[in-house]
Amino acid sequence: MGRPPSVKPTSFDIAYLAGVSQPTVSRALRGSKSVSAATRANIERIARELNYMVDKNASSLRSQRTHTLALLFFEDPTPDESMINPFFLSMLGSITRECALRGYDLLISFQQMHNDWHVAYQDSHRSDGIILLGYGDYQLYLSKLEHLVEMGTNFVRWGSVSSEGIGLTVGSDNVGAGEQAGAHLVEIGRRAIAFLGDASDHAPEFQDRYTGLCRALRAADIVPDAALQRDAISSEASGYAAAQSLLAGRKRFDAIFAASDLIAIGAMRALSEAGLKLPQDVAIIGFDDIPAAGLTSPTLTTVMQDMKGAGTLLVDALLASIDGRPVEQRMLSARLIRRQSTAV
Amino acid sequence: MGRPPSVKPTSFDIAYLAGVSQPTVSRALRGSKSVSAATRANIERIARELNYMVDKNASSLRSQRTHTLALLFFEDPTPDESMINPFFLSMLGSITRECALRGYDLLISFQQMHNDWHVAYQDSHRSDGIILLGYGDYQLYLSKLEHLVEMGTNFVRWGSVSSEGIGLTVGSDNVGAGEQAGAHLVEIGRRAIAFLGDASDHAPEFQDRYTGLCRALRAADIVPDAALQRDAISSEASGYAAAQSLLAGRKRFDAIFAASDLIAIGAMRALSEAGLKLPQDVAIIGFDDIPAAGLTSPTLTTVMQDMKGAGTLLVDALLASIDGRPVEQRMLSARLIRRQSTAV
DNA sequence: GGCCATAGGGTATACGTATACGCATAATAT
DNA sequence: ATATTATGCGTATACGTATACCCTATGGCC
Repeated sequence: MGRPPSVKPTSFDIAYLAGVSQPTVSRALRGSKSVSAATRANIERIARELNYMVDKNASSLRSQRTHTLALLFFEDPTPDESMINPFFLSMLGSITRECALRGYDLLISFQQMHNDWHVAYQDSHRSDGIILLGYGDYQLYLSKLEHLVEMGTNFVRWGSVSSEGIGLTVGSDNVGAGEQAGAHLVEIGRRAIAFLGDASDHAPEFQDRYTGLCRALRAADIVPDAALQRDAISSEASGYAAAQSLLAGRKRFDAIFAASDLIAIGAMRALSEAGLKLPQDVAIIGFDDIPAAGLTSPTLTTVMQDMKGAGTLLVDALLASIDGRPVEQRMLSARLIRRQSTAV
Repeated sequence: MGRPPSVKPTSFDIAYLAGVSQPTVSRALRGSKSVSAATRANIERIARELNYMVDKNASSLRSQRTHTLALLFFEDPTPDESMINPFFLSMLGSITRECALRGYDLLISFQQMHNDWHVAYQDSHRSDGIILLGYGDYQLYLSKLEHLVEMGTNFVRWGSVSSEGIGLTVGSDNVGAGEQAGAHLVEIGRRAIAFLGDASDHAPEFQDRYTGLCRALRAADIVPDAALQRDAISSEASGYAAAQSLLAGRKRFDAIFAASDLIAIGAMRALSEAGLKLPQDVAIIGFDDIPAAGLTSPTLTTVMQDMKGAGTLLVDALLASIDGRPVEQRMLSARLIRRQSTAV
């Protein structure tokens, strides 16, 4: 306690000016109640005057808390590296905002499925927890998750809430959303409704959407027809191919429920090329409400997920888990956006 | 030097096992040449076996280098918070990838123009430098940049390279790109070419694009007509309004060069609503090549910027600046993508 | 007036790494 | 053979904060 103010102010400088010890400065700024109001006010004033900011590294080193979260996008290795699922990108905004609100920094990283991301962040003390956003082969994904659990890493993931509960999951009510979509198609008089999107347990979210669709069909006394389902991953090319396969089949259909907007957009292209009129011949519903959905022609009816809520909930759940507070899985409701592709 | 391996391995644990001192471990792992090949190999083997990872906080604290960059998106305060310029989002991928390649972490943050981001990252030792992506009022922006320069913060920004050189800038060859666009429109026989986008120094990039357009016009012996220019910021709504204003004017036009795809998309909507045929009545070119540009009808001719190169160059320049290496401003070439909106 | 509780804050130290410095030994120069 | 230099590594310490622990003064209580 005897050092004049230097270039980059430290808690010692403040302590010197305030006539107290360094720990008192730390306590005052961290809000400890064992420092008098007067002292605290004085310290805060000096800190402001000096433009003092707590050194994050020193603080993290000492307290073993980084106040930083890591956001990991992961995806199957893809030739076109720059193509990021637009849906996840729009979640980025709400996540960063929520982190900022809570005083957390956000590290970001894109990962290929095969990388060993599960070790890097926790072990090098870069973040307190991990948010996982992604898609791709779910089975491959699972093994990584198990590894995270083993290591005691805190993490949340976006996904199918109803699938077996490994780790903490936040996601949309995919079953309910699928049901809404199906009900809407039934309501406009469609009965031969196809589904584009993987219906297996490799893609639990898509599976849930299909389950919801089938539920709506049965509610209208329609028997779901497996011949009207085609696997597709979330890409335009895949949707295009799936729709072509559907057209090549002998079963007729008058509506499509696509498991994502990208799939729907690809499908629309295939249908148009085949000379079909949308939505007269085939009505179509997508999922995600990406910005492009309002720009296609016809504009695309789709399911909007609550992305703002998603960011909040993900961060919320992760922080709770970090702090050892109890957390439950939570589901977000989704809303049907009616546009021209189902306007008959 | 006498501590058995513990739960979370530190450099001391490795030192103990290798029979050397802790500093030698640090030197070996950081690649110092003052450690013998045999010792280094041994240390590396042990580190791998223990799953050792350097503690980032301790390392940063000691060396005063974080090996982390901060990416700041900033924008004018906007009612719709979730709307992020798609162009910047697609740059995100290449920036993160480049950072990963160089062994740097990336912190991300969205900022409103009025916030004091210029103090937070550097002073709290969270990052070694800042990448600035954004748009909005350029004058307001400038004052913040000056502050960064004053504080000696390392930063790069994406923007107009030709504007007065405050800080380090990386950007597209906007003038050249504007010239390409103009030349293409002239080539398809258009002579009354309108420009939508701010032509003032509030938006230097847009200004450069306009400059390029005018240059192409003059090369074809066409006198640029100020009455065919309308201010617009990069949003669909603004493009819509600008096109309406253009339609309301008495000057006829047979082509539009929009300073961004969002503006172009808004303009297309206005033109369609006015009963004009695209591209027969009015050809239109956008800028950015956002994903939606391929989905509009007609699909939108636009200028594709080299986003992959942009990420590389931004990170490259920033790291050079951090390391005190010399850096020059650099410009990236852009490429015209011909689609239906100029196919006559 | 003695006893204890409490508020307020000081002392000492740990977090895990990187680096300035010094000191041997070995390799070369003269 | 001695002076010189390089090689390889240990010793000591600093980076800036947070926290366990201890100490003093005050007040309340009987």
